[in-house]
Amino acid sequence: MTSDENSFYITTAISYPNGTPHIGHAYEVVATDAMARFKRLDGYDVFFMTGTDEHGQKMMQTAEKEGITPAQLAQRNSDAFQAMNDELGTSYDRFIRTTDADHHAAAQELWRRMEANGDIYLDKYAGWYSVRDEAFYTEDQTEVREDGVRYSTETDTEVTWTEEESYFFRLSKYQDKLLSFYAENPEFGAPRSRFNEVIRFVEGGLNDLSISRTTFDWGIPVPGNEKHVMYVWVDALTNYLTGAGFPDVESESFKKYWPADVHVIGKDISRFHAIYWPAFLMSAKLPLPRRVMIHGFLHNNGVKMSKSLGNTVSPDDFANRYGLDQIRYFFLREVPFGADGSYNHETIVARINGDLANNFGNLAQRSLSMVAKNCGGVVPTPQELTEDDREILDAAAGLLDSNRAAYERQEFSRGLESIWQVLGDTNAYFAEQEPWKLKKTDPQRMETVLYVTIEVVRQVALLLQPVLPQATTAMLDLLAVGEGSARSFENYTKALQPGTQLPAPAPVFPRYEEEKANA
RNA sequence: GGGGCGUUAGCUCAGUUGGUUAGAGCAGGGGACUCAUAAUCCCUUGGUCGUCGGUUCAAGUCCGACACGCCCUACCA
Repeated sequence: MTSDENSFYITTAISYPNGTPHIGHAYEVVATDAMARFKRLDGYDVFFMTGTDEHGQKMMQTAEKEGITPAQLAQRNSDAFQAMNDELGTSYDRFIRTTDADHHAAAQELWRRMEANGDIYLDKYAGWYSVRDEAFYTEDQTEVREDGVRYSTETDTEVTWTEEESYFFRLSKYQDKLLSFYAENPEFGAPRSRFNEVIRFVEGGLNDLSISRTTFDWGIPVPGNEKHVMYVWVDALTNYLTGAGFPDVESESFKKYWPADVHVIGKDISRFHAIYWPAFLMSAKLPLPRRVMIHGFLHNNGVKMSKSLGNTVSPDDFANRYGLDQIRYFFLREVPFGADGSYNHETIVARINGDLANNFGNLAQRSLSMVAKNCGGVVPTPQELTEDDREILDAAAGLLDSNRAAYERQEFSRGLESIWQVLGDTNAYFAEQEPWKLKKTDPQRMETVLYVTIEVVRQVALLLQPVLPQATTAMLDLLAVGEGSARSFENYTKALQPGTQLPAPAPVFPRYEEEKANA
Protein backbone atom coordinates (compact mmCIF):
# COMPACT_ATOMS: atom_id res chain seq x y z
CA MET A 1 0.00 0.00 0.00
CA THR A 2 1.87 3.04 -1.25
CA SER A 3 0.67 6.24 -2.73
CA ASP A 4 1.01 6.99 -6.40
CA GLU A 5 4.64 7.73 -7.12
CA ASN A 6 3.73 10.70 -9.23
CA SER A 7 1.71 12.23 -6.42
CA PHE A 8 3.00 14.45 -3.69
CA TYR A 9 1.10 15.18 -0.51
CA ILE A 10 2.52 17.88 1.74
CA THR A 11 1.11 19.55 4.81
CA THR A 12 1.84 22.28 7.27
CA ALA A 13 0.90 21.76 10.87
CA ILE A 14 -2.59 23.01 11.49
CA SER A 15 -2.58 26.17 13.57
CA TYR A 16 -4.29 26.58 16.89
CA PRO A 17 -6.58 29.59 16.35
CA ASN A 18 -6.49 30.65 19.95
CA GLY A 19 -4.87 33.83 18.68
CA THR A 20 -4.01 35.47 15.41
CA PRO A 21 -1.29 34.54 12.91
CA HIS A 22 2.27 35.69 13.43
CA ILE A 23 5.50 35.56 11.45
CA GLY A 24 6.18 31.98 12.47
CA HIS A 25 2.97 30.79 10.87
CA ALA A 26 3.85 32.66 7.71
CA TYR A 27 7.32 31.16 7.68
CA GLU A 28 6.03 27.61 7.85
CA VAL A 29 3.38 28.05 5.22
CA VAL A 30 5.70 29.87 2.83
CA ALA A 31 8.29 27.11 3.00
CA THR A 32 5.64 24.47 2.47
CA ASP A 33 4.18 26.45 -0.38
CA ALA A 34 7.56 26.71 -2.10
CA MET A 35 7.97 22.95 -1.79
CA ALA A 36 4.48 22.36 -3.20
CA ARG A 37 5.06 24.72 -6.10
CA PHE A 38 8.39 23.13 -6.93
CA LYS A 39 6.84 19.68 -7.10
CA ARG A 40 3.96 20.89 -9.25
CA LEU A 41 6.38 22.47 -11.69
CA ASP A 42 8.32 19.22 -11.68
CA GLY A 43 5.30 17.31 -12.89
CA TYR A 44 3.89 15.93 -9.66
CA ASP A 45 0.24 15.74 -8.79
CA VAL A 46 0.48 17.81 -5.63
CA PHE A 47 -1.92 18.06 -2.75
CA PHE A 48 -0.99 20.81 -0.32
CA MET A 49 -2.99 21.20 2.85
CA THR A 50 -2.97 23.63 5.72
CA GLY A 51 -5.64 24.64 8.21
CA THR A 52 -6.65 25.08 11.81
CA ASP A 53 -6.94 22.85 14.86
CA GLU A 54 -9.96 24.21 16.65
CA HIS A 55 -10.89 21.97 19.55
CA GLY A 56 -9.73 21.79 23.13
CA GLN A 57 -10.08 23.37 26.47
CA LYS A 58 -7.94 26.38 25.68
CA MET A 59 -10.31 27.43 22.93
CA MET A 60 -13.22 27.05 25.30
CA GLN A 61 -11.60 29.20 27.92
CA THR A 62 -10.58 31.92 25.52
CA ALA A 63 -14.08 32.00 24.07
CA GLU A 64 -15.55 32.25 27.52
CA LYS A 65 -13.29 35.16 28.34
CA GLU A 66 -14.46 36.94 25.25
CA GLY A 67 -18.07 36.11 25.86
CA ILE A 68 -18.55 34.16 22.66
CA THR A 69 -18.95 30.49 21.86
CA PRO A 70 -15.95 28.31 20.99
CA ALA A 71 -17.44 27.86 17.55
CA GLN A 72 -17.56 31.60 17.04
CA LEU A 73 -14.02 32.04 18.24
CA ALA A 74 -12.86 29.23 16.01
CA GLN A 75 -14.64 30.67 13.02
CA ARG A 76 -13.24 34.14 13.52
CA ASN A 77 -9.65 33.11 14.04
CA SER A 78 -9.68 30.34 11.51
CA ASP A 79 -10.82 32.93 9.00
CA ALA A 80 -7.86 35.07 10.02
CA PHE A 81 -5.49 32.21 9.32
CA GLN A 82 -7.05 31.51 5.99
CA ALA A 83 -6.88 35.20 5.15
CA MET A 84 -3.18 35.17 5.94
CA ASN A 85 -2.70 32.33 3.51
CA ASP A 86 -4.63 34.18 0.86
CA GLU A 87 -2.68 37.37 1.42
CA LEU A 88 0.54 35.44 1.19
CA GLY A 89 -0.74 33.87 -1.99
CA THR A 90 -0.01 30.34 -0.86
CA SER A 91 -1.18 27.63 -3.19
CA TYR A 92 -2.95 25.39 -0.71
CA ASP A 93 -5.41 22.89 -2.13
CA ARG A 94 -7.43 22.59 1.01
CA PHE A 95 -7.73 24.66 4.13
CA ILE A 96 -8.88 22.06 6.61
CA ARG A 97 -10.65 22.82 9.86
CA THR A 98 -10.95 20.19 12.54
CA THR A 99 -14.57 21.25 12.88
CA ASP A 100 -15.23 20.06 9.33
CA ALA A 101 -17.73 17.24 9.15
CA ASP A 102 -15.49 14.86 7.25
CA HIS A 103 -12.82 15.32 9.85
CA HIS A 104 -15.14 14.13 12.60
CA ALA A 105 -15.75 10.97 10.68
CA ALA A 106 -12.04 10.47 10.09
CA ALA A 107 -11.01 11.00 13.70
CA GLN A 108 -13.67 8.62 14.96
CA GLU A 109 -12.65 5.99 12.47
CA LEU A 110 -9.04 6.27 13.48
CA TRP A 111 -10.13 5.80 17.07
CA ARG A 112 -12.15 2.73 16.20
CA ARG A 113 -9.21 1.22 14.39
CA MET A 114 -6.86 1.77 17.29
CA GLU A 115 -9.48 0.34 19.62
CA ALA A 116 -10.01 -2.66 17.37
CA ASN A 117 -6.31 -3.29 17.54
CA GLY A 118 -6.54 -3.51 21.30
CA ASP A 119 -4.60 -0.34 21.97
CA ILE A 120 -7.20 1.71 23.80
CA TYR A 121 -8.33 1.07 27.36
CA LEU A 122 -10.32 2.96 29.96
CA ASP A 123 -8.65 3.98 33.20
CA LYS A 124 -8.48 6.83 35.63
CA TYR A 125 -6.12 9.71 35.46
CA ALA A 126 -5.20 11.94 38.33
CA GLY A 127 -2.61 14.64 38.26
CA TRP A 128 -1.80 18.29 37.90
CA TYR A 129 -3.18 19.46 34.60
CA SER A 130 -2.10 22.53 32.69
CA VAL A 131 -4.72 23.80 30.33
CA ARG A 132 -2.20 25.88 28.45
CA ASP A 133 0.13 22.97 27.87
CA GLU A 134 -2.65 20.44 27.48
CA ALA A 135 -0.55 18.18 29.63
CA PHE A 136 -0.49 16.50 33.00
CA TYR A 137 2.40 16.91 35.41
CA THR A 138 3.45 14.90 38.41
CA GLU A 139 3.55 16.52 41.81
CA ASP A 140 7.28 17.15 41.69
CA GLN A 141 7.02 18.83 38.31
CA THR A 142 4.98 21.57 39.94
CA GLU A 143 5.40 24.12 42.68
CA VAL A 144 3.24 26.56 44.62
CA ARG A 145 4.44 30.11 44.17
CA GLU A 146 4.03 33.34 46.10
CA ASP A 147 0.61 33.99 44.71
CA GLY A 148 -0.59 30.73 46.22
CA VAL A 149 -1.16 29.23 42.81
CA ARG A 150 0.47 26.00 41.68
CA TYR A 151 2.55 26.15 38.52
CA SER A 152 4.33 23.75 36.26
CA THR A 153 8.00 24.25 37.09
CA GLU A 154 9.01 23.62 33.55
CA THR A 155 6.58 25.72 31.60
CA ASP A 156 5.44 28.27 34.19
CA THR A 157 1.81 27.61 33.47
CA GLU A 158 -0.94 27.25 36.02
CA VAL A 159 -1.96 23.70 36.89
CA THR A 160 -5.06 22.36 38.60
CA TRP A 161 -5.63 19.00 40.28
CA THR A 162 -7.64 16.94 37.90
CA GLU A 163 -9.05 13.50 38.42
CA GLU A 164 -10.93 11.97 35.63
CA GLU A 165 -11.81 8.86 33.81
CA SER A 166 -9.75 8.71 30.68
CA TYR A 167 -9.05 6.46 27.75
CA PHE A 168 -5.45 5.53 27.24
CA PHE A 169 -3.47 4.60 24.17
CA ARG A 170 -0.91 1.84 24.59
CA LEU A 171 1.99 3.93 23.42
CA SER A 172 4.38 1.80 25.48
CA LYS A 173 3.68 -1.11 23.17
CA TYR A 174 5.18 0.79 20.24
CA GLN A 175 8.57 1.67 21.59
CA ASP A 176 10.47 -1.06 19.77
CA LYS A 177 8.40 -0.78 16.63
CA LEU A 178 9.12 2.92 16.47
CA LEU A 179 12.80 2.43 17.04
CA SER A 180 13.12 -0.07 14.25
CA PHE A 181 11.07 2.16 12.02
CA TYR A 182 13.47 5.04 12.69
CA ALA A 183 16.44 2.81 12.04
CA GLU A 184 15.02 1.68 8.71
CA ASN A 185 13.99 5.18 7.70
CA PRO A 186 16.85 7.52 8.53
CA GLU A 187 15.26 10.27 6.45
CA PHE A 188 11.98 10.13 8.33
CA GLY A 189 12.88 12.93 10.71
CA ALA A 190 14.87 15.98 9.71
CA PRO A 191 17.06 17.75 10.49
CA ARG A 192 19.11 14.94 11.95
CA SER A 193 19.78 16.67 15.26
CA ARG A 194 16.07 17.01 15.93
CA PHE A 195 15.45 13.46 14.84
CA ASN A 196 18.11 12.29 17.26
CA GLU A 197 16.29 14.01 20.10
CA VAL A 198 13.17 12.14 19.18
CA ILE A 199 14.97 8.82 19.05
CA ARG A 200 16.59 9.42 22.41
CA PHE A 201 13.24 10.20 23.89
CA VAL A 202 11.76 6.96 22.64
CA GLU A 203 14.77 5.00 23.83
CA GLY A 204 14.13 6.46 27.25
CA GLY A 205 10.84 4.62 27.42
CA LEU A 206 7.30 5.52 26.52
CA ASN A 207 4.30 5.77 28.82
CA ASP A 208 0.78 5.13 27.71
CA LEU A 209 -0.97 8.25 26.61
CA SER A 210 -4.16 9.71 28.00
CA ILE A 211 -6.27 10.39 24.93
CA SER A 212 -9.67 11.54 26.14
CA ARG A 213 -11.21 14.13 28.44
CA THR A 214 -14.49 14.36 30.27
CA THR A 215 -14.10 17.82 31.78
CA PHE A 216 -15.23 19.69 28.70
CA ASP A 217 -17.09 18.93 25.53
CA TRP A 218 -15.51 21.12 22.84
CA GLY A 219 -14.09 18.27 20.84
CA ILE A 220 -14.88 15.17 18.88
CA PRO A 221 -16.89 12.63 20.88
CA VAL A 222 -15.28 9.28 21.55
CA PRO A 223 -17.14 6.60 19.59
CA GLY A 224 -19.35 4.63 21.93
CA ASN A 225 -18.86 6.89 24.93
CA GLU A 226 -20.13 10.38 24.43
CA LYS A 227 -19.07 11.49 27.89
CA HIS A 228 -15.57 11.70 26.48
CA VAL A 229 -14.08 13.90 23.84
CA MET A 230 -10.83 13.02 22.15
CA TYR A 231 -7.57 14.43 23.34
CA VAL A 232 -6.79 17.28 21.06
CA TRP A 233 -3.73 15.66 19.52
CA VAL A 234 -5.55 12.53 18.41
CA ASP A 235 -8.05 14.84 16.85
CA ALA A 236 -5.51 17.21 15.34
CA LEU A 237 -3.06 14.73 13.86
CA THR A 238 -5.85 12.92 12.10
CA ASN A 239 -6.37 15.95 9.90
CA TYR A 240 -3.65 14.66 7.64
CA LEU A 241 -5.68 11.55 6.98
CA THR A 242 -8.89 13.47 6.53
CA GLY A 243 -7.32 15.54 3.80
CA ALA A 244 -6.42 12.42 1.87
CA GLY A 245 -9.98 11.13 1.98
CA PHE A 246 -9.90 8.91 5.05
CA PRO A 247 -11.88 7.01 6.25
CA ASP A 248 -12.65 5.97 2.69
CA VAL A 249 -9.43 4.06 2.18
CA GLU A 250 -10.67 2.84 -1.18
CA SER A 251 -11.20 6.35 -2.49
CA GLU A 252 -9.15 7.54 -5.38
CA SER A 253 -7.69 10.40 -3.40
CA PHE A 254 -6.65 8.19 -0.50
CA LYS A 255 -4.94 5.73 -2.77
CA LYS A 256 -3.25 8.55 -4.58
CA TYR A 257 -2.10 10.71 -1.70
CA TRP A 258 -1.66 8.58 1.38
CA PRO A 259 0.86 8.29 2.93
CA ALA A 260 1.79 11.93 3.05
CA ASP A 261 5.20 12.75 1.63
CA VAL A 262 6.14 15.54 4.00
CA HIS A 263 4.72 17.02 7.17
CA VAL A 264 6.29 20.41 7.73
CA ILE A 265 6.18 21.36 11.40
CA GLY A 266 7.85 23.51 14.04
CA LYS A 267 10.33 22.16 16.52
CA ASP A 268 7.84 22.55 19.37
CA ILE A 269 5.66 19.72 18.12
CA SER A 270 8.18 17.22 16.86
CA ARG A 271 7.26 14.63 19.47
CA PHE A 272 3.65 14.55 18.46
CA HIS A 273 4.54 14.09 14.82
CA ALA A 274 7.52 11.81 15.07
CA ILE A 275 6.33 9.59 17.91
CA TYR A 276 2.61 9.70 18.62
CA TRP A 277 1.54 10.03 15.02
CA PRO A 278 3.47 7.04 13.64
CA ALA A 279 2.34 5.00 16.64
CA PHE A 280 -1.31 5.86 16.03
CA LEU A 281 -0.95 4.91 12.40
CA MET A 282 0.79 1.63 13.17
CA SER A 283 -2.03 0.82 15.53
CA ALA A 284 -4.62 1.72 12.91
CA LYS A 285 -2.72 -0.36 10.36
CA LEU A 286 -2.17 2.55 8.03
CA PRO A 287 1.00 3.50 6.15
CA LEU A 288 3.27 6.05 7.80
CA PRO A 289 4.20 9.43 6.38
CA ARG A 290 7.54 9.52 4.62
CA ARG A 291 9.05 12.51 6.30
CA VAL A 292 8.59 14.94 9.12
CA MET A 293 10.51 18.12 8.41
CA ILE A 294 11.11 20.11 11.56
CA HIS A 295 11.86 23.77 11.10
CA GLY A 296 13.24 26.24 13.65
CA PHE A 297 11.92 29.51 14.94
CA LEU A 298 12.54 32.98 13.66
CA HIS A 299 13.48 35.64 16.16
CA ASN A 300 13.34 39.33 15.61
CA ASN A 301 16.97 40.18 16.20
CA GLY A 302 16.95 37.71 19.03
CA VAL A 303 14.27 39.73 20.76
CA LYS A 304 10.96 38.11 21.38
CA MET A 305 8.00 39.86 19.97
CA SER A 306 5.39 40.91 22.44
CA LYS A 307 2.36 43.08 22.37
CA SER A 308 3.44 45.04 25.43
CA LEU A 309 6.70 46.00 23.72
CA GLY A 310 4.73 47.08 20.71
CA ASN A 311 7.12 45.32 18.35
CA THR A 312 4.73 42.79 16.94
CA VAL A 313 4.56 42.56 13.20
CA SER A 314 1.79 40.69 11.51
CA PRO A 315 2.65 38.69 8.41
CA ASP A 316 0.41 41.09 6.58
CA ASP A 317 2.33 44.21 7.66
CA PHE A 318 5.55 42.43 6.95
CA ALA A 319 4.56 41.60 3.40
CA ASN A 320 3.19 45.08 2.77
CA ARG A 321 6.36 46.67 3.93
CA TYR A 322 8.86 44.56 2.01
CA GLY A 323 6.85 42.82 -0.65
CA LEU A 324 5.48 39.33 -0.83
CA ASP A 325 8.15 37.73 -2.97
CA GLN A 326 10.78 39.59 -1.03
CA ILE A 327 9.85 38.10 2.32
CA ARG A 328 9.42 34.67 0.80
CA TYR A 329 12.92 34.92 -0.58
CA PHE A 330 14.30 36.23 2.68
CA PHE A 331 12.76 33.46 4.76
CA LEU A 332 14.05 30.72 2.53
CA ARG A 333 17.44 32.14 1.63
CA GLU A 334 18.63 33.63 4.88
CA VAL A 335 17.99 30.76 7.27
CA PRO A 336 18.91 27.13 6.61
CA PHE A 337 15.57 25.37 6.92
CA GLY A 338 15.56 23.43 10.16
CA ALA A 339 17.74 25.88 12.06
CA ASP A 340 16.58 28.79 14.15
CA GLY A 341 17.10 32.13 12.55
CA SER A 342 16.75 35.77 13.21
CA TYR A 343 15.63 38.63 11.09
CA ASN A 344 16.08 42.35 11.19
CA HIS A 345 15.48 45.24 8.89
CA GLU A 346 19.07 45.64 7.71
CA THR A 347 19.48 42.01 6.76
CA ILE A 348 16.21 41.94 4.91
CA VAL A 349 17.07 45.08 2.95
CA ALA A 350 20.48 43.66 2.13
CA ARG A 351 18.84 40.59 0.60
CA ILE A 352 16.24 42.56 -1.29
CA ASN A 353 18.67 45.05 -2.78
CA GLY A 354 21.77 42.91 -3.10
CA ASP A 355 20.36 39.62 -4.27
CA LEU A 356 17.07 40.45 -5.89
CA ALA A 357 17.43 43.96 -7.31
CA ASN A 358 21.15 44.00 -8.10
CA ASN A 359 22.24 40.49 -8.93
CA PHE A 360 19.11 39.14 -10.52
CA GLY A 361 16.87 42.09 -11.45
CA ASN A 362 19.65 44.15 -12.86
CA LEU A 363 21.07 41.27 -14.87
CA ALA A 364 17.71 40.87 -16.57
CA GLN A 365 17.33 44.57 -17.07
CA ARG A 366 20.78 45.21 -18.50
CA SER A 367 20.52 42.35 -20.98
CA LEU A 368 16.92 42.89 -21.98
CA SER A 369 17.34 46.60 -22.48
CA MET A 370 20.21 45.95 -24.86
CA VAL A 371 18.05 43.48 -26.70
CA ALA A 372 15.30 46.05 -26.95
CA LYS A 373 17.62 48.75 -28.24
CA ASN A 374 19.92 46.74 -30.45
CA CYS A 375 18.10 43.63 -31.59
CA GLY A 376 14.81 45.09 -32.68
CA GLY A 377 13.13 43.86 -29.51
CA VAL A 378 13.21 40.23 -30.56
CA VAL A 379 15.13 37.32 -29.11
CA PRO A 380 18.61 37.63 -30.70
CA THR A 381 20.12 34.96 -32.89
CA PRO A 382 23.20 33.24 -31.49
CA GLN A 383 26.18 32.25 -33.62
CA GLU A 384 28.45 29.37 -32.84
CA LEU A 385 28.98 29.21 -29.08
CA THR A 386 32.35 29.82 -27.51
CA GLU A 387 33.78 28.00 -24.54
CA ASP A 388 32.66 30.85 -22.28
CA ASP A 389 29.12 30.67 -23.61
CA ARG A 390 28.90 26.94 -23.06
CA GLU A 391 30.32 27.14 -19.62
CA ILE A 392 27.71 29.55 -18.36
CA LEU A 393 24.87 27.73 -20.10
CA ASP A 394 26.00 24.42 -18.65
CA ALA A 395 26.12 25.92 -15.19
CA ALA A 396 22.54 27.14 -15.55
CA ALA A 397 21.41 23.81 -16.97
CA GLY A 398 22.89 22.02 -13.98
CA LEU A 399 20.81 24.02 -11.56
CA LEU A 400 17.70 21.97 -12.15
CA ASP A 401 19.22 18.81 -10.73
CA SER A 402 21.00 20.50 -7.88
CA ASN A 403 17.78 22.22 -6.88
CA ARG A 404 15.80 19.02 -7.14
CA ALA A 405 18.24 17.49 -4.70
CA ALA A 406 18.02 20.49 -2.39
CA TYR A 407 14.22 20.56 -2.41
CA GLU A 408 14.07 16.83 -1.81
CA ARG A 409 15.54 17.56 1.59
CA GLN A 410 13.90 20.94 2.04
CA GLU A 411 17.29 22.64 1.85
CA PHE A 412 15.88 25.76 0.31
CA SER A 413 18.77 28.01 1.22
CA ARG A 414 21.23 25.69 -0.50
CA GLY A 415 19.19 25.62 -3.65
CA LEU A 416 18.96 29.37 -3.73
CA GLU A 417 22.63 29.74 -2.98
CA SER A 418 23.52 27.64 -6.01
CA ILE A 419 21.29 29.79 -8.20
CA TRP A 420 22.90 32.98 -7.02
CA GLN A 421 26.29 31.50 -7.72
CA VAL A 422 25.29 31.18 -11.36
CA LEU A 423 23.79 34.67 -11.41
CA GLY A 424 27.09 36.02 -10.13
CA ASP A 425 28.98 34.11 -12.81
CA THR A 426 26.60 35.45 -15.43
CA ASN A 427 27.12 39.03 -14.37
CA ALA A 428 30.84 38.43 -14.60
CA TYR A 429 30.41 36.81 -18.01
CA PHE A 430 28.41 39.77 -19.23
CA ALA A 431 30.99 42.28 -18.03
CA GLU A 432 33.81 40.26 -19.54
CA GLN A 433 32.15 39.90 -22.93
CA GLU A 434 31.33 43.62 -23.09
CA PRO A 435 28.42 43.35 -25.49
CA TRP A 436 28.09 47.16 -25.50
CA LYS A 437 31.44 47.27 -27.29
CA LEU A 438 30.57 44.35 -29.55
CA LYS A 439 27.67 46.44 -30.71
CA LYS A 440 30.12 48.37 -32.87
CA THR A 441 32.79 45.76 -33.55
CA ASP A 442 30.90 42.51 -33.90
CA PRO A 443 27.10 42.76 -33.74
CA GLN A 444 26.63 39.05 -34.33
CA ARG A 445 28.81 38.20 -31.40
CA MET A 446 26.86 40.74 -29.36
CA GLU A 447 23.66 38.92 -30.23
CA THR A 448 25.19 35.67 -29.09
CA VAL A 449 26.23 37.12 -25.76
CA LEU A 450 22.81 38.66 -25.22
CA TYR A 451 21.13 35.43 -26.19
CA VAL A 452 23.20 33.40 -23.78
CA THR A 453 22.50 35.87 -21.01
CA ILE A 454 18.75 36.03 -21.37
CA GLU A 455 18.66 32.26 -21.76
CA VAL A 456 20.29 31.96 -18.36
CA VAL A 457 17.77 34.46 -17.03
CA ARG A 458 14.99 32.31 -18.41
CA GLN A 459 16.22 29.17 -16.70
CA VAL A 460 16.82 30.91 -13.44
CA ALA A 461 13.39 32.52 -13.56
CA LEU A 462 11.80 29.13 -14.17
CA LEU A 463 13.63 27.68 -11.23
CA LEU A 464 12.74 30.53 -8.91
CA GLN A 465 9.01 30.32 -9.51
CA PRO A 466 8.39 28.39 -6.26
CA VAL A 467 10.02 31.12 -4.20
CA LEU A 468 9.21 34.23 -6.24
CA PRO A 469 5.89 33.46 -7.90
CA GLN A 470 4.95 37.03 -8.75
CA ALA A 471 8.29 38.38 -9.89
CA THR A 472 9.14 35.36 -12.02
CA THR A 473 5.77 35.58 -13.71
CA ALA A 474 6.66 39.12 -14.74
CA MET A 475 10.16 38.06 -15.73
CA LEU A 476 8.96 35.19 -17.90
CA ASP A 477 6.44 37.50 -19.49
CA LEU A 478 9.31 39.80 -20.44
CA LEU A 479 10.98 36.82 -22.09
CA ALA A 480 7.77 35.92 -23.90
CA VAL A 481 7.82 32.44 -22.42
CA GLY A 482 4.40 30.93 -22.99
CA GLU A 483 2.19 30.25 -20.04
CA GLY A 484 1.48 26.82 -18.61
CA SER A 485 3.71 23.95 -19.55
CA ALA A 486 6.32 26.21 -21.14
CA ARG A 487 7.04 27.31 -17.59
CA SER A 488 7.22 23.86 -16.07
CA PHE A 489 10.47 22.05 -15.51
CA GLU A 490 9.87 19.60 -18.32
CA ASN A 491 10.71 22.52 -20.58
CA TYR A 492 13.68 23.68 -18.60
CA THR A 493 15.98 22.95 -21.50
CA LYS A 494 13.66 24.31 -24.15
CA ALA A 495 15.71 27.35 -25.10
CA LEU A 496 14.39 30.70 -26.24
CA GLN A 497 13.45 30.87 -29.89
CA PRO A 498 15.45 33.50 -31.84
CA GLY A 499 13.23 36.06 -33.50
CA THR A 500 10.50 35.90 -30.87
CA GLN A 501 9.03 39.33 -30.25
CA LEU A 502 9.62 40.57 -26.71
CA PRO A 503 7.68 43.18 -24.77
CA ALA A 504 9.38 46.38 -23.64
CA PRO A 505 11.63 45.57 -20.67
CA ALA A 506 10.79 46.93 -17.25
CA PRO A 507 12.45 46.43 -13.87
CA VAL A 508 11.00 43.54 -11.92
CA PHE A 509 12.67 43.98 -8.53
CA PRO A 510 12.54 47.52 -7.15
CA ARG A 511 15.21 48.50 -4.68
CA TYR A 512 14.08 49.09 -1.13
CA GLU A 513 14.53 52.79 -0.47
CA GLU A 514 14.71 53.93 3.13
CA GLU A 515 13.15 57.35 2.57
CA LYS A 516 10.01 55.79 1.28
CA ALA A 517 9.88 53.41 4.20
CA ASN A 518 10.25 56.03 6.85
CA ALA A 519 7.63 58.29 5.39
C1' G B 1 22.37 14.83 36.81
C1' G B 2 22.31 12.27 31.78
C1' G B 3 22.52 13.23 26.55
C1' G B 4 22.83 16.03 21.91
C1' C B 5 24.51 20.14 19.02
C1' G B 6 27.49 24.34 18.34
C1' U B 7 32.08 27.48 19.12
C1' U B 8 36.25 28.94 11.65
C1' A B 9 37.80 36.39 8.88
C1' G B 10 33.86 42.70 11.57
C1' C B 11 28.81 39.86 10.37
C1' U B 12 26.32 35.18 8.48
C1' C B 13 28.23 30.74 7.44
C1' A B 14 30.99 26.38 3.86
C1' G B 15 34.72 23.26 4.97
C1' U B 16 33.98 15.47 1.72
C1' U B 17 36.51 9.41 4.08
C1' G B 18 42.78 13.81 8.43
C1' G B 19 47.32 15.73 3.42
C1' U B 20 50.32 21.04 -0.29
C1' U B 21 49.81 28.55 0.94
C1' A B 22 41.81 27.48 5.50
C1' G B 23 37.10 29.28 1.56
C1' A B 24 32.23 32.07 0.10
C1' G B 25 28.69 36.04 0.60
C1' C B 26 28.02 40.68 3.00
C1' A B 27 30.64 44.78 5.25
C1' G B 28 35.61 47.70 4.69
C1' G B 29 39.72 49.60 1.15
C1' G B 30 41.52 50.49 -4.06
C1' G B 31 40.63 50.36 -9.27
C1' A B 32 37.70 49.61 -13.94
C1' C B 33 33.53 50.14 -16.92
C1' U B 34 29.04 52.56 -18.68
C1' C B 35 24.76 47.90 -21.22
C1' A B 36 21.95 48.38 -16.53
C1' U B 37 17.67 49.45 -10.93
C1' A B 38 24.43 54.81 -8.32
C1' A B 39 23.64 48.71 -10.72
C1' U B 40 28.10 45.45 -12.56
C1' C B 41 33.21 43.69 -12.94
C1' C B 42 38.39 43.25 -11.18
C1' C B 43 41.93 43.55 -7.18
C1' U B 44 42.41 43.81 -1.98
C1' U B 45 42.58 44.30 3.94
C1' G B 46 40.80 40.75 7.79
C1' G B 47 41.37 34.19 10.77
C1' U B 48 46.95 31.46 16.84
C1' C B 49 40.01 27.44 12.86
C1' G B 50 37.00 28.37 21.72
C1' U B 51 41.26 26.61 25.45
C1' C B 52 44.73 22.76 26.93
C1' G B 53 46.74 18.07 26.01
C1' G B 54 47.11 13.51 22.98
C1' U B 55 47.36 10.17 18.39
C1' U B 56 49.89 10.77 13.54
C1' C B 57 55.01 11.70 8.82
C1' A B 58 50.57 15.10 8.65
C1' A B 59 44.52 17.71 12.27
C1' G B 60 39.87 23.00 11.50
C1' U B 61 39.01 17.59 10.12
C1' C B 62 40.33 11.90 14.93
C1' C B 63 40.73 11.09 20.76
C1' G B 64 40.46 13.17 25.96
C1' A B 65 39.62 17.05 29.28
C1' C B 66 37.96 22.17 30.12
C1' A B 67 35.28 26.91 29.04
C1' C B 68 31.23 29.32 27.06
C1' G B 69 26.27 29.03 24.18
C1' C B 70 21.81 26.55 22.62
C1' C B 71 18.58 22.33 22.84
C1' C B 72 16.38 17.60 24.55
C1' U B 73 15.59 14.86 28.96
C1' A B 74 15.50 14.06 33.81
C1' C B 75 16.59 13.52 39.93
C1' C B 76 17.50 6.89 37.94
C1' A B 77 22.41 4.56 37.01
